[in-house]
Amino acid sequence: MGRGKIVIQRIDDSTSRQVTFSKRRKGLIKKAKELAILCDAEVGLIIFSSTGKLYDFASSSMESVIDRYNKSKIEQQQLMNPASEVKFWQREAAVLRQELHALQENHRQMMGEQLNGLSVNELNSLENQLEISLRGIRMKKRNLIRQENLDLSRKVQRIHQENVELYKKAYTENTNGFIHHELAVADDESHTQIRLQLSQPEHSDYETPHQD
Amino acid sequence: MGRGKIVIQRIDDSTSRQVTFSKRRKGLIKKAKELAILCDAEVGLIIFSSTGKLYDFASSSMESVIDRYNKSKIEQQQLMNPASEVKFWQREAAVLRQELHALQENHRQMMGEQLNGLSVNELNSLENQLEISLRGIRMKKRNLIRQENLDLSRKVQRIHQENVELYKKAYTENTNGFIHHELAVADDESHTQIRLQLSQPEHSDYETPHQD
DNA sequence: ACCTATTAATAAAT
DNA sequence: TATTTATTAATAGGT
Repeated sequence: MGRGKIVIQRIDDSTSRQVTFSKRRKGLIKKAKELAILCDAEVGLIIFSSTGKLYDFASSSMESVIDRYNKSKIEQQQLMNPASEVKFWQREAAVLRQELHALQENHRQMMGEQLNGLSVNELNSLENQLEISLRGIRMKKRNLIRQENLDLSRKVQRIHQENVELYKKAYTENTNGFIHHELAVADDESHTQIRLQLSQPEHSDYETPHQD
Repeated sequence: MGRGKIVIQRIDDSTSRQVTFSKRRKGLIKKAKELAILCDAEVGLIIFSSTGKLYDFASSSMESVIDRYNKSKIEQQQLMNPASEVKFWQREAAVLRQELHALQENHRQMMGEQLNGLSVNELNSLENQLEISLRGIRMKKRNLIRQENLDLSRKVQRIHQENVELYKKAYTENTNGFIHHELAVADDESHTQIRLQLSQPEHSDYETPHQD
């Protein structure tokens, strides 16, 4: 389709090659567009000139096309060759395993496992680190328990105070001795329950107290 | 280029669309090949039919083309927009930071730091874990020291035995009393040095013994 | 899948 | 790089 027939081989003349590249690139991209529109296809086209310049076309977005391409290729591998699928996932697993391994080694040593490669000095430093950790954790725990006790003490005091108020109210405003007695008992019970919670904040049922 | 002119819009008739897709896809790939050869370009072409089937062409390999495309795009961003380059690396950093953070949190808790979010129960379990770890580490250390002591004891015994042999040799083959005395002293010295190594295998110099 | 009239692409010249 | 134009290549519609 030109003034003469040409053979498909690298054009030696650099100028001709550049000119042909421009024309054919434009034509190729046009046809890619047309195919996408006419036939409702998703098309991605990437062209690097011999000088390294990038030209591209994508009917949707190149990212979408490449993603779909990759997914499609993996599926193809799965269908075409179970062995290569296995290899693919083996490689994937090897990479993940390597990453995990590095992370787990230190962790395991802190967990007191996998100590075989370590010298006495290294074990000493690990021991020291864990002792420091323990001190920190115990201090934190003491503070937390102290704070909980404080909160509960305040709660006890508040409830006790409420009961005192209620008692007074019942005593001064109601001459019925029965009600008076009921209130006094209720006061005692809530008091007792809260005392129990001091040593075990959760699971504070009377029926099945569990050992520590 | 056909029996009639057509407008570039989706072909409604499904059969026609399929036929046109086949023809134009073949043509497009042919032209992509020709461009790559004639103009020494690197070309990648990905086509998904409306039914989801994949057709592709790459003058080198699709992986190479896509890699080059990605690199080229990043460079373009760098050259075109320094701000978007910053954003790219910010995103990269955010992902890496997130991964690191998750891994470090547990580690820090084991190191006795960053305990603020934890309940008394969680602190207890951390404490227990560290106590178990410590027991493992201490047992390992004891075993290691015991083994070292055993090895050194054997060494002491061997060297002592050697000296006894030498003493005998010197006594029976040489009537010179001076040499006899020298050997006895050497025996004592090596013995002493090895005993010191028992409690401190490294840094076993006499001049600067350091406290534990 | 093949045929072929017709259009579209493009090689070479400018 | 763009335009022109002769010629080839692609392909739409029919079989």
